[in-house]
Amino acid sequence: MSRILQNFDNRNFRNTLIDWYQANKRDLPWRQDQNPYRIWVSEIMLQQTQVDTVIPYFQQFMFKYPTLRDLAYADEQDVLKTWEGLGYYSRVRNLQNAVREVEASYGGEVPDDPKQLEKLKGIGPYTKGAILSIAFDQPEPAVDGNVMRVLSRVLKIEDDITQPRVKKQFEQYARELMSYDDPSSFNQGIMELGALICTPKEPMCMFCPVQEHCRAFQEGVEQELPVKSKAKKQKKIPYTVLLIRNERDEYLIEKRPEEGLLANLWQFPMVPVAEIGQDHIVTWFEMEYGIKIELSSKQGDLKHVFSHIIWQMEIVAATTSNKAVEDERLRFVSLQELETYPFPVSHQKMMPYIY
DNA sequence: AACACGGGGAT
DNA sequence: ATCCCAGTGTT
Repeated sequence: MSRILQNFDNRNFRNTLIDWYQANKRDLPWRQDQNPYRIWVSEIMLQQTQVDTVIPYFQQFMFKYPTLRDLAYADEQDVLKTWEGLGYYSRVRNLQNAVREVEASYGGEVPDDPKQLEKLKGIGPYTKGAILSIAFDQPEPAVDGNVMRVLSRVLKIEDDITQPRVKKQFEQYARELMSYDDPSSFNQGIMELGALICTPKEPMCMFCPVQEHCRAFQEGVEQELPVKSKAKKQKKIPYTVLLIRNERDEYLIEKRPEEGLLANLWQFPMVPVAEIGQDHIVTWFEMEYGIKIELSSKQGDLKHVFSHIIWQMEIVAATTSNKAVEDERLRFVSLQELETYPFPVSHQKMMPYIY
């Protein structure tokens, strides 16, 4: 047993937590049953994303792709359209890759074996534990940010939780604390506690079922935990976004590369002005895309913040006499057709500037 | 171990 | 406007 868990009333903590969870758990769409596919989809959506954001996406996704097989045979662009606005789009591309693998190698049944599960794209240590415990009642830890926050306070652990080795430590503690009677309620209970009571700021310790077990509360330092090093700040990148209209009132859109940021989503063409220079936009555009354009007027400025960069976008209206395009990446589309393509939120913000 | 990869919410 | 939230893949 870890030194840190000596003198810790593990059994009482675990039972109290599970009882609290049974009595207070939220009625969420993915808690209706133990269908492994539904649990899996919900856990992918919940990565880096809050419950309230996920709920409508989950409903829509299940409506369109009710079974693993439906998702396996779906068109990737349609799947991306369903994910549009949820962010971290590689999550859903990996998910579709993984369900196709399950279809091909496991007869369409989600494997209940840790080794097979973790080989699937998009399933890391957390999601593996979540699926195994929630869908299959297996005693595997599922350590997410909630769990690290709760345990850092309960056990008063002052290590920097952004460090990979510290996360491994938390997985070890979670494994030692684990309930073998009800792993699902144990894992979901810690996460639920982190979401509802043991919140990042102003935790509601007065309502906490495991208050008497919490070393941070006893010492009044719950607000100081967990310890996290600060993220470095984002680099700003200036772009000129071109809203290019032809004589048929169609707009030029471009498919982003199949790897990297916002992969395979569509956008209005963007010129990296820092590299190209304000005065060379038109010539650069013709060289890059083979289309002659004429700039008409500046429509406004928009900022879009990602976790690692900031796009500073100047919106410029332009016209062209082209009606067709050679370039595979490009398409002229009507306002109506525009709505059927998956766009990142950064470019959904352009819609009001379309005239 | 460090970095890429979205978007939403609170203050 | 600024800070907080936080899993997986790649290198």
